[in-house]
Formats: sequence, C-alpha cells, structure tokens
Amino acid sequence: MPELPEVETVRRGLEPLLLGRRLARVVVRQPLLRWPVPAGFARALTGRRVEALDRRGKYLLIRLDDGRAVIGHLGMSGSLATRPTAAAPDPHDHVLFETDAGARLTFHDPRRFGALLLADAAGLASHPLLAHLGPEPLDEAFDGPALAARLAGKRCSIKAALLDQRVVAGLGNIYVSESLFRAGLSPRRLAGTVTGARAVRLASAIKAVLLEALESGGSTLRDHRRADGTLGYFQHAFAVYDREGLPCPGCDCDLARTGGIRRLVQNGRSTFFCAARQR
DNA sequence: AACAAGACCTGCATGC
DNA sequence: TGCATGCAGGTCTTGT
Repeated sequence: MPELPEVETVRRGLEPLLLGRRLARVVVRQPLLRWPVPAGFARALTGRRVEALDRRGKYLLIRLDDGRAVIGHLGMSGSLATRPTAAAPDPHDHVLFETDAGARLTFHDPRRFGALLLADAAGLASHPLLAHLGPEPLDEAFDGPALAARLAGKRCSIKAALLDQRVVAGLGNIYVSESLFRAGLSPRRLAGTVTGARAVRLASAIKAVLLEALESGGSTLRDHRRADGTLGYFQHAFAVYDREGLPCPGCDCDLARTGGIRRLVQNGRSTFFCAARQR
C-alpha cells in the first residue's frame, strides 16, 4: 500500500488513538518481518507513553517517553489499524498493540515486507534507514530548483530517479506515474534533463498529487486501510496508474488512434503514461 | 559511481 | 478442477 499519502493517512489516524496514551499490552505473534522484530520489543514498549507520532518519507516514527522510538514501515502490504475486539486473529496479524484506553491496533502484513524496529530517538535522523532520505516533498523548501539539484547529472530515467528515496522521500510506483503525467513529462526522459521550468512543473505536480491523495485518505488497491479500518479512495482518481488501454483524462483524442494510456516496464516495475501528453 | 537485477513473501488473476 | 505463471503499493543487497 504505502506511499507517502497512505503512511501519512495512517499517522493522522493513529494520533487520536495513541498520542499521550500508554501501551498497556504489546504482543509479537510473528517476528519475521523484513527484519526480525527485535527481541524484547514487546517488553520495551509495555508501559511506555507515546509522546509523538511522526513520519519521514514512508517511515512511521513513534516516539516514546523513555527516549526511544519505534521505526515502522508498511512494506507493500502492511497496515496498522484497529480491529473489532471480537474479531478472531488473522494469520497475518503479526503485532498487536493495546493502549490504556482500550484501543487495539494490529500490524497486519501478508507479505511481511514491512518492519518494526526500535531506535534511540536522539539519533533518529542518522539511523541507517533514515539518514539518506531525500527531502520531504510537501515541505515548502521542496521546489523546482531543489528537485533539479537532486536530479543533476543523473542518467537514469526520471521514473527511476523519483522512485529513489534519496532523491525525494515518499514517492512510490503509483504517485510517480501520476506526478509525471500531471507534469507532462515522459517517464523515459533522462533525469538530469529535468531542469528549470520542467523541474518547477514536476515539483508542483508532485505536491498537488500527494495533497489530493491525502484528501482521499490515500489509495486502496487491496491492503491499504486507515487507522480506523476504513479504506482510501484516491484509486478512483488515478489519471494513468493501472489504466492501460483506457482513455487519457487530459486528451480529447480518439482512443482507437492513440491507444490511450500505455504501460511500460522500467527497472522491473510498471509505468503508466500518455504518450501524447508526456514528453 | 551509477545503475540494473535479485532477493525477500504471500495472494490473486489469468490461462492452459 | 488443478496447476503454472506472472504480477502486485518497497527497498536492501548483490552484480555489472
């Protein structure tokens, strides 16, 4: 599920459930995620109060009252959401959290590409997983020149560059396709050629797409749900993603002639685009 | 140094 | 029906 809008949607939904609350009970049912959940994870969290919920790129950061923090990642199929108390545990409910207010949260992740780690909050920014992340695309400082500087000299495609979390943090396969469409840039264009007005267009397209997706609670393809269990609905607003052969929403042109949205594979991953509008 | 594949894991849609 | 194949929102690690 999780690109920036999905992770941020989860973060916002977790705030009323977790902020200021103590973790009364934590159960690790399946520690084998992307990396093993650290031994003693449940013990370290039990009794701790949650002081802040942050996000960096696609990572969730849960700061505790003892100077430690949980680094969470939802991988491809992860969710962190409440489950009905009566519901039988699902085999993919890997970690359970209960607060002193009685809220029950479940880290659910069929593919187990997600992660739950512990780190010292003081050195979080220099943690190996976070240290090399690029700028936050929704920060004011992220603009055309800032993006162009990150892309300068890169000979990979702009599609591949935007997926690189060191260039900009939080974009994934969906929002890269959507942003490039909105900016009118071909996914095959060399990253280093995105300068000047093109970079300005791309940076503002990225912001606009992410903000719109956030307003929809993210995109639910199969696994994403908000912290309260409800689904996102930005998938209904996709211009190009997973729309191969369908008409481009920006083109009046004849579908039979243009073929509509095309799919291509770059670095092993699907890219969707409109050849008529993206150069 | 940059970039492209391979790896990790399960579930689902498709086609024979 | 059953089975094989390929694909899926990510990213660290390995190989060129």
